[in-house]
Amino acid sequence: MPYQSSDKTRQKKDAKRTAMMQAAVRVFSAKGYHAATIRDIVSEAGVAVGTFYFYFPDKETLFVHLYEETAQFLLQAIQQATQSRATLPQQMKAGLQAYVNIAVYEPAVVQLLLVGGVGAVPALTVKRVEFRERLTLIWQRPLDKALAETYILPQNTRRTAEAFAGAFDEVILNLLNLPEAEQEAGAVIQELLQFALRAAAYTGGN
Amino acid sequence: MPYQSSDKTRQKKDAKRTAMMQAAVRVFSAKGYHAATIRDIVSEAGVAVGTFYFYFPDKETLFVHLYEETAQFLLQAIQQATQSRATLPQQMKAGLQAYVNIAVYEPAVVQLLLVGGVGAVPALTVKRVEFRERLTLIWQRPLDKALAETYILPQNTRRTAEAFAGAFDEVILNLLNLPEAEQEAGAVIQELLQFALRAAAYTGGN
Amino acid sequence: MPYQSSDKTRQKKDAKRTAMMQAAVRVFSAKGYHAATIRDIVSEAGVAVGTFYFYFPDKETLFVHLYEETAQFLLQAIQQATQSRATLPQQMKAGLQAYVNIAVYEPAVVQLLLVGGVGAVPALTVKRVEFRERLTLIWQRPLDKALAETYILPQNTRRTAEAFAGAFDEVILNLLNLPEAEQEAGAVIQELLQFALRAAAYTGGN
Amino acid sequence: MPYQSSDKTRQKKDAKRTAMMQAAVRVFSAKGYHAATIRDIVSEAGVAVGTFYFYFPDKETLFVHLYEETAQFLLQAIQQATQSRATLPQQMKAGLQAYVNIAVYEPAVVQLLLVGGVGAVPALTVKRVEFRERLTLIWQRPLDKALAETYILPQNTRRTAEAFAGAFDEVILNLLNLPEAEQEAGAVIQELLQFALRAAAYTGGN
DNA sequence: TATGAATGAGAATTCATTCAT
DNA sequence: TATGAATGAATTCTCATTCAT
Repeated sequence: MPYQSSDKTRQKKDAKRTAMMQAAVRVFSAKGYHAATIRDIVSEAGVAVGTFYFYFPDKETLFVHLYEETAQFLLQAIQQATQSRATLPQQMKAGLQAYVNIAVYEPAVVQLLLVGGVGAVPALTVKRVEFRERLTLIWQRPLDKALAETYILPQNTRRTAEAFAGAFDEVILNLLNLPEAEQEAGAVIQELLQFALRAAAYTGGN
Repeated sequence: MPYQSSDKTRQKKDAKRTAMMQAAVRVFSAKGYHAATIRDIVSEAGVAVGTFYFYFPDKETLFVHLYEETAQFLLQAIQQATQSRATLPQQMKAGLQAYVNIAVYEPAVVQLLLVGGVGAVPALTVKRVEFRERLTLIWQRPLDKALAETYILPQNTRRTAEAFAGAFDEVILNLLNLPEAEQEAGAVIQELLQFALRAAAYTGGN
Repeated sequence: MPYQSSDKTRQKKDAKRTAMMQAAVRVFSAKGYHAATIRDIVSEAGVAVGTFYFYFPDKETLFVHLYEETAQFLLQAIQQATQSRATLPQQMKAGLQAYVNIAVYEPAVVQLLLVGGVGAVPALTVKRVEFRERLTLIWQRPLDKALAETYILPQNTRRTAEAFAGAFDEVILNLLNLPEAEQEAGAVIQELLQFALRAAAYTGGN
Repeated sequence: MPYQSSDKTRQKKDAKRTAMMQAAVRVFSAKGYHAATIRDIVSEAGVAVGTFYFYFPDKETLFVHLYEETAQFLLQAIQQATQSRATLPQQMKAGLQAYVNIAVYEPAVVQLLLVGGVGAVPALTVKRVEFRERLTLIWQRPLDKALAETYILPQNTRRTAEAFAGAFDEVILNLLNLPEAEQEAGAVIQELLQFALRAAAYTGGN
């Protein structure tokens, strides 16, 4: 009779795998790719070194995988927020809220994406470009829609979206460096929203 | 006859020192601090390992020094550009031109500052924060002046400046990834200028 | 089945640790601290470089530890020998026997203490002084007792003990350089004993 | 016309050579062979690295040469002192005075011989043995003479001399570690003399 | 599955020695 | 002769990865 992992076994396995991945996100985002050691990760996860290699092929693969997954998570959250609204102000606000929320409550996610893997590993470069591209597109779509509806003045929306992506990241990273990030969050969202609407030359219609 | 530590010798030494530093900038900006090895640097410079340690105390010291020097160079260039003009549009345009110019003709400078040393070494973290702070201040000063003269609407200029810093960096890094960056430069400057003026709610006065 | 960190495993690890320490003692005592490389030690022990650093933090720490441990071992052996006897001749004889015994059957111990770590590492200098001090005290105590009981003539027992320490070491090191050290051992003990008793002006009482 | 170094030139050369050797003795005796670098030596001597290799073939050769020369100097001084006297007490006293004198006024000499080159370089081992041997013989000769004249009791004078060599070295090294070595010197000589005469069972004749 | 001991390639750094001037 | 810039072999130590249990 072939070995068949029962549900319970699989659950346990998944739980351990998940624990290690979460530990890895914490460690990678805290120390960056190179400074983070496998030992750091496994001791954070409470397992042995060997266990790491049972679940993951190697450090680099895990990191890239983590990066992709984390990017996916963040992008989806922001996109869903923007797509659930109709007007540009609402879309931008919802998107910013989602982004800031994640930044404040899951800072490791943002750290990993924006800081942890910058000069890290060659294989990541392309993923990074991809991430920036998708993030830009998320901000561009509402702009394109608003432009089509003449709610904003004619402009290179692609460029505006790039600028948004950079601007939001910078402000949010600065926010994370404050001790009372949570309290500031609301104000930051407001200010970024106004910034974005002004920058997009939002006219509110006609 | 004793060795002549004359001007010629001194000049040669300085030249070699400079050449090695430039090689180091190239390697650091291309690979990031950790991935760049001393061997990479010396082979880029065409010298032996020992020569590196004849000129510099160690990898970290050199990197931090390079980072500071490079930051100083970039910041000064932008600041001088903005300060040499009187009105907000002129200031922003001059600053952006200076920035984009350096990015296009000395890409390693920008790469080093924005990419090369991100999750690198503890001693650098503080330098990085300092650099971001100073860069933000450069963009903030024109805004404060314009605000005082009521050329822009009331706003948190600090936040606007942060957003500018992030926005410009992102767009410029994207520009550098293009094959024909040089040709695009003019358009990018124009678009960033318009973006900035809109975002600052520049009214042109009264 | 999970890895059993059982007694057997633990014992094996301890055994290997001990084996490596013995290898290190051999290498250190043969070459001295500086000339002994980690590679020497691990190849003597038959393991890989990494294994060394799995068991010990670094070369210097191990060496100092080894020195202390070895000193402790030798000093204790000599001291126990002297303390188990009552009269000066018996005490000196027992101490010398213990010392010569160790020198002949564990020459590395003596080599390490007397030769291996002489101009070695700053941290050791103090340990060395400490070792000489304790060794001197071991020889001084019987002298003080004998002096109190007027079995020896009045003298600076501290100085006499220092001279003993130096004299015994010199003769024993010379003994170790002989091919047939073992056979000579008995005669050396006798001669050193006579030497010591004469030098201490031992009168045998009254 | 062949190059002929004039007397003045040769003197200068010799002066520089001597300066470097003295510097080397200081550095070697202070740091030990391995820790002493060529750079240490030349900067102590006030010349450039290259100059070192003009006068000496390499570090090891210089060290061995220095060791021999220093040994020769010390041995000769002691031997002349002992040979200039007739009776054992006078010989021992003169020898000890010479030894302690050098130790106190040229501590580097003694440090180099007794400490600086212990686990140093293989080529030295034989020189070291030779030095100990010659030192022992210096102490042995007076003993043999005294024995022949029945001023001391029958004994293995070779062994006694070895013990003297070790005893004197130990006490003198301890003396050098004191801050006020100079003041103590007289007492140390006295005590060592008494020690030696007792140990040799000196009867003063018939 | 899980463990952690063991491995060894590779990195930073030192320093004796060489050599063009 | 004298200089000091340049060299590169050698050393210590780290850490991703493997493997016997």
